[in-house]
Amino acid sequence: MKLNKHPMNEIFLNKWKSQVKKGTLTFIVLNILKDQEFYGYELIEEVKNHTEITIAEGTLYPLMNRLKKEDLVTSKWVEQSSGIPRKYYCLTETGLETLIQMRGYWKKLEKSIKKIS
Amino acid sequence: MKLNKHPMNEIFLNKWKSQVKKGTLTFIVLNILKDQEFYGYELIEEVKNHTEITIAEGTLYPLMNRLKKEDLVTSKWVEQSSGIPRKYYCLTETGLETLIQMRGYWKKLEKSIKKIS
DNA sequence: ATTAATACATTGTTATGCTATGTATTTAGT
DNA sequence: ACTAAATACATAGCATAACAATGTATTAAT
Repeated sequence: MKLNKHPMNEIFLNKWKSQVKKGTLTFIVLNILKDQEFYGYELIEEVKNHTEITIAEGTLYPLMNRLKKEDLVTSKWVEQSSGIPRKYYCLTETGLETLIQMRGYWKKLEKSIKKIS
Repeated sequence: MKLNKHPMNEIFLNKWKSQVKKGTLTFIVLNILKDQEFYGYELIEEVKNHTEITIAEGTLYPLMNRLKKEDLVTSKWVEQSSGIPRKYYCLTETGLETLIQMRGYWKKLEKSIKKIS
């Protein structure tokens, strides 16, 4: 019987990952919206495909509303020939400028962490 | 007179940076403690030197207490020949294992973001 | 004598991710 | 035909962590 001398704190690690997402998700979503419009449900898929991060719907929709409120994105309803209408999101000028600022900050942070890790 | 057509949301950006620190600070501090022990006040300086991030004291001390509670670090008081005694922090075995897990997650995240940014 | 720096700590506020829950439509399985 | 799953939107309440403000105490500098 193999004893686990140093039980890894899976719970702590999961909580940590969740914390890392705070802020990071905003950055990821804005990056994805830079070159193309997407609707909410589709964004969840996009984020998953690009980063292997699964965003809960209860995370995405409030996030998009914050971004809209801050004028970083706009949204428009698009009716479907069948099914529920989709709300498409589009990056604004302010959104693009903010994204560029974010990229600068992220690059510096990433470089610093690379040096110590 | 130069008009600012697209006023950058400085406040939003600062809030975002604050959000990015959630989780990231834990990762940075554990990395710094990997090779050497430091006391609290000194850690603030270390983080600033390595990453240009200024941690408030009200952020660091609760953070260190959480890490202690989770058994990722230990602490010991060291009396000074003059001045206030210092509380030194040291990475535990669990702390090191957790750090390694974190590095894996961070590396993947960083790589994904690099692709879309 | 006063200010700044060092060194610890706590309280309350704010922001955000997550779980749970809800509505409604369409598709796939049995 | 019935059921479950997937699609597509949304909100309420909880947990967590960074930060400002505040507090104590010592030492160095002006």
